[in-house]
Amino acid sequence: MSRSIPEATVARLPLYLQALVESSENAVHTISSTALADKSGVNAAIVRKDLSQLGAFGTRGVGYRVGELIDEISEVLGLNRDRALVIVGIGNLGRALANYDGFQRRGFDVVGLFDDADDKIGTTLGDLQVEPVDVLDEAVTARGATIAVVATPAQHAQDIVDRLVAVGVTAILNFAPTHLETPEHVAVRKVDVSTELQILSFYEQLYATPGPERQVATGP
Amino acid sequence: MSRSIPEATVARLPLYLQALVESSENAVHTISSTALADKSGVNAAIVRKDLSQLGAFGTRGVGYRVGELIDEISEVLGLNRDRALVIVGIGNLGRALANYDGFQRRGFDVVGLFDDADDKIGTTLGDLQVEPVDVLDEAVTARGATIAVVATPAQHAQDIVDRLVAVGVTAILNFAPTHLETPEHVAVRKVDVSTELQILSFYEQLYATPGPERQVATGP
DNA sequence: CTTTGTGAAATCCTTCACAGCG
DNA sequence: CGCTGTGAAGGATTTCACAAAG
Repeated sequence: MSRSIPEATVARLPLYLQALVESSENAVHTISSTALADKSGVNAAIVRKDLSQLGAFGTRGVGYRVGELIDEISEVLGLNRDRALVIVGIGNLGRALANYDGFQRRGFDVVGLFDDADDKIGTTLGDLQVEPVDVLDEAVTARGATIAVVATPAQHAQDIVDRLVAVGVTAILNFAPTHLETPEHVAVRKVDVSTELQILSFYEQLYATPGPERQVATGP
Repeated sequence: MSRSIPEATVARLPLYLQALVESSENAVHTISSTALADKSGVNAAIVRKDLSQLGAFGTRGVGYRVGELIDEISEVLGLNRDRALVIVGIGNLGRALANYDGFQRRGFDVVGLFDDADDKIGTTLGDLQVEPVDVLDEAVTARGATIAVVATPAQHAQDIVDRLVAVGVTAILNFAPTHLETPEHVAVRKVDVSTELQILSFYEQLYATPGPERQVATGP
């Protein structure tokens, strides 16, 4: 029985899914933990432990059936149900996200785009018109959205989130460079390009600085 | 002495920096670990442990000096040096990133935009023209870029990365939904909206499903 | 003979709790 | 008296290594 899957495992399931879908497209029908590990960039033992967590059993001496695993992981992640999603903040990033076809393709239904700038309201992106944030609350309720993508400036993000949570949103993808306060029953994931670059900056200098020369390592 | 800062700590330093810069803008000159923790969404003990790692000392009974900490963290992350960066793949996302002013503002100098589609080559974004990927290698070398943002389709990403690594790039921000194979001395961070949404999907259903009712929790 | 599933060991990270300094 | 810095305890996660299954 699958009881409470560890966070680290949940975070890796989408990676496996990516690798598995790719394998499936290449007509690969069976895959070993080692092969899946290589494709996902993790250790083989972890793959096995993760998959055993969700009760999906492989065949010893053979490996896992690709199609079966895809179904199993999709089920666990809840990707079978369709999800309604709104995007708040249609700046550079929000616009790119609104045009991103990956949402629809994976069962996430974009049902609303919101901004408060007059020059954006009414413009069309994909097959949706940008609406004023004033109507956010009613729209989310009416259209049954439970997931929200927040791509507003940092100052407005917390206000927006408070409103979203009040009308029933329980999952938030936060692109605003600020920490969001939410009740326990709301899941938040943060995506921040600046943060990522700063982390990279650390490791870049770590690998680059030992030595005065800045030459390219012409390794094998 | 600062010897090998833990990965988890490095990943949090940018969060602290965000919170500290905000405090600084609000004319707050001193901050306690508890206050910084609240603003960053982490535990106070962790803040203290993290900061002690990098040798920055606070004052007992008082807290940390905001300006001093900003300098210290910036130094550790290597944000003082200017970094040259290229963006490869000017689709929806690449375009948004090219227009993103946060790079320049934080000392990351965008010195090249590359794509292989004829209708994109030559178009201007910000103050740069999109160049063909053919010239990627020479351009990266000539302009001394050590960081690359990869926003190409998944199929092309590994090829591009191999070329980037060959000409001296040591840090890669990967927006392509695929695992990248790189030598040890190259740092990679992956940003994937689909992955994040799938993780959210798991927790959303976890919080939402226990019970047939789908009512809004009208909390305090 | 290959590959899974999994206890046990090892490592990493977080939290607790408090001594000690300002 | 408030708040930092940090040992020690507690969890979580990863890795090892191997028995058991096909």
